[in-house]
Amino acid sequence: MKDEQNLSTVYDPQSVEEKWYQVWEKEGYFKARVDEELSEQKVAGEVKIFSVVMPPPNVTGSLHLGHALDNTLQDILTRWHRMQGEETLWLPGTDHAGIATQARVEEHLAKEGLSKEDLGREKFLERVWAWKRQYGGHITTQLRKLGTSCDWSQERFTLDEGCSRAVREVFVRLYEKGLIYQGNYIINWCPKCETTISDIEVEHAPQAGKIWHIRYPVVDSEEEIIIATTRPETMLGDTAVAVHPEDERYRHLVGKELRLPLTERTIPIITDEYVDREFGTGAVKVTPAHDPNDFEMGLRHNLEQITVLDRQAVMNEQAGKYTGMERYAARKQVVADLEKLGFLVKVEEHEHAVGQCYRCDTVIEPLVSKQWFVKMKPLAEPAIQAVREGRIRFIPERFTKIYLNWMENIRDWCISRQLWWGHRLPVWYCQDCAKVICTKEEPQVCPQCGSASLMQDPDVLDTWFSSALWPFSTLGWPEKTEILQSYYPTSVLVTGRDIIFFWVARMIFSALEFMSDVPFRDVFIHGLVLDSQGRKMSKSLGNGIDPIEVIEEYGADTLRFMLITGNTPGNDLRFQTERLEAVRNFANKIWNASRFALLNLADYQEEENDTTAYTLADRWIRSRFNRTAQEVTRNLERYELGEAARLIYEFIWDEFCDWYIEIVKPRLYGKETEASRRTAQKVVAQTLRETMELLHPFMPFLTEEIWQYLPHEGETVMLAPWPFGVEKELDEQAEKEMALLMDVVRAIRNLRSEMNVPLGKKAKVVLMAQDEEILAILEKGEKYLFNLAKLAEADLVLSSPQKPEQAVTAVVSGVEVYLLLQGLVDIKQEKARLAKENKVLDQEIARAEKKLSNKGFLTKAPQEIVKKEEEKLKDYRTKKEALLERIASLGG
RNA sequence: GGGCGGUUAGCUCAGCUGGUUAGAGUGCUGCGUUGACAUCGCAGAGGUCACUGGUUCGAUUCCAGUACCGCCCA
Repeated sequence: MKDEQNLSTVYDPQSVEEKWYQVWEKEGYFKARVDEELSEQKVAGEVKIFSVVMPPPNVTGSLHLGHALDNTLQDILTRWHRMQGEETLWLPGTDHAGIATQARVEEHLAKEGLSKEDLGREKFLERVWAWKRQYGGHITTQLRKLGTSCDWSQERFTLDEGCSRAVREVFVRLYEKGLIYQGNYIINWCPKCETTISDIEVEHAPQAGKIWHIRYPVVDSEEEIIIATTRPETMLGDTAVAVHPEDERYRHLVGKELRLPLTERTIPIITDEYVDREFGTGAVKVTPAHDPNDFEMGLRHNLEQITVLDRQAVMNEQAGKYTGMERYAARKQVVADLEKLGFLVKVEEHEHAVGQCYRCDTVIEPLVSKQWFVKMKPLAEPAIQAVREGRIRFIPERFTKIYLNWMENIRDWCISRQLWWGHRLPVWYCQDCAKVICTKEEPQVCPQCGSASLMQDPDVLDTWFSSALWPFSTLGWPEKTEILQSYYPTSVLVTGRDIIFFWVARMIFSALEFMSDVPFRDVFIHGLVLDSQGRKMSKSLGNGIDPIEVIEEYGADTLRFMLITGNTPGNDLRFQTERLEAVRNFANKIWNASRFALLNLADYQEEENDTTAYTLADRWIRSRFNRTAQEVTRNLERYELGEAARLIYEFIWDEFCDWYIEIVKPRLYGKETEASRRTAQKVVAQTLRETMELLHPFMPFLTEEIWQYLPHEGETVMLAPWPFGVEKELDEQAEKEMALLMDVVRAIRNLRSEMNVPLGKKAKVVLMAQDEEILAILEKGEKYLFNLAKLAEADLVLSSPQKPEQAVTAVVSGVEVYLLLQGLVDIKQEKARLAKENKVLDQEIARAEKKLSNKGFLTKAPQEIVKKEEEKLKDYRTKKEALLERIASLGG
């Protein structure tokens, strides 16, 4: 035990947190066991394995509250399993975050007046790596401040050698299996990022727009068709106009040609089921190169694809006089020209969903382009099965449906990105024979024609392609490493509900394909951290809160505890400073209760055994602790971390501090026998230590600090055996007796408060017990009553019709409480008070009687419930009887 | 258009397989310088559990519908 003399009355997290994290890391407590026997022991069932891979944050990013929540949850689970003696691996790492990182470095370069093209690919990548080296450690340093007990010696990066090898392996294998293909399809193009993005990276936001009705004249006829469009500028790429096959209005025109205004071209009128007769005029222009639906239609009808926009969304040379105009400028000009030439019929206001880039909010341009895709259907099938069959479990369960719904309607995944920062596609093109070569290692010559003139595909892969492999690429796959064999599959994945599609789903199908096993058993989904008004935190709103500032002001333990309490799994939570303060106060409470304990344990030696038998309060607190420990364990098993934390909170504050410590004070102060003092010390020391163990996963720093001061075995609370709660210390009788005494104390306090008898003034009471048994309990707890209710005198007697004069009354289960107030009792007022009490009882009695006179209830409700109700009624009646007697004795 | 979540004390939220006199934190009121803590203690006020039906002996809890709020997908 350390010196406890200098403990401040206010807990200071700063000094404590820094100190312990360094010790933990230095001592290697976070390190997972990796050796040759482990996987064998695992197979033999001799060890339990718990493993988690950290969702890798952006390597150059900084910690936000979402990370803080996510990692707190993982840390709690990890610490808890580690304390249970399981072989535990929590593997941290970071993500190269293709677009985000590249964009930041480009911005940085722009300040020097440079573009990435100025530098060239190689030089640019050097700059990005330098950037990564400079800022890459930032977020991991921040994670340490949170207290994360991950194994830093196993830290990975999605672009490091191991992960990159896994990426190439996966790409080549999928390619060889025909599940990766290259094709000319319509993709989502971000003109600002100048790259493709996948379907799920497009966000749809409602936007005010217009519908232009444009006249397309029929060739060699006086007739015309009016089409409605939201994008007039793309008409330059129209290759047809479509109507519904059953639309009578246009039936006679089908097969004829239209003159496309502003151009010299003519286009056919076709029919397609896709056309919505109700929308606009029922005739739509078809622009296969610039609209996903038109693209499909174009394929069905063999239409030409005319691309009129380039990669910056500027009209290209196909656009005639509009060449070189940006898309919105071109739109304006096209509309003006149409109007001038009399082709514009009308314009309507229209709100529609516009696809925007999730990263930069730029409106997406659908473009036809040659890209690489993953064929999803064959991969999705096993991923659906795994979840359906429960081999992977979502917590909360409702996310299963969201996952399945997406997986069942999945579309092919566009994986090539026109970026430089990322995993370059392992694809080479022979410059001589045009052979496409896909291999893990760079080829020297073309296997078809032997040419050495090979060019690697310039594109890189979607960042999520590498994250999809994270649960096994980080463990050394495709090598059969010991760590992979020992720790795969992982136990649980903890992540936010916003990346179920981006990441969780992709890990599942990747793992099933390459590991033939699930990547994790459980998926523990949490919500978002919102601001105090319930809004999403965002840079543009400026309502973000920096977790590091919170840690500096309140401590990491406080932030952690606040993030996981008062909230239920999967739900969003609001960040409120008041809650932070409340938890800070809790930490302070623990600190001071511990100070009290330590001050009174100065001369205590754990081994000493000159202790007396446990008192009622001792038995009670031990029982309550062990019951709490059981309940906490049960809740942790169900991922109800908030509920588990709440139980500990209540145990510490209400039971340990407010009752037990108060009861045990006289014994510790030596007002009773020395042996009794020793016993009290023993119970205090043991209970507090075990409570710190129970709380440790939630508040690692504070608990370590206190635990170290207390008598203990072992080096760190981190590795103390988890307190499951032991059956033999559960003591129903003690809990029942204490409950009665606590009721009596509360009743006396209540009377005092109502009668304005301050605590400084010692009170006299008469307690009338209903029977001998209760009288015995009162006698046993008499000392507690004196202490807690500040009594000068207490008469403990069996109930009799002879009631004390000059007293105010309260009735609790089994006991009539009389607070003697010589000359201070206003009989009338007292009778009114008791009548009010009586009325409440009457209501309860009526309710219970009604229930118990209901035959349905008696015959159909479980015996237990009926019995409980009967007991309640009996109790109410006894109380009422006592109350009425009392009222009568006052001359009722 | 489809799906999901929410609606419980002034505020923020628990209440997890239906039975509690419906809870917590915070705020509010009154009292309190008791040898851990005023970041505290004691006591108290405060809720027709959104609404309407249904199932059931019994519904805050299960089901259906309505209203409002939020999110996801198309």
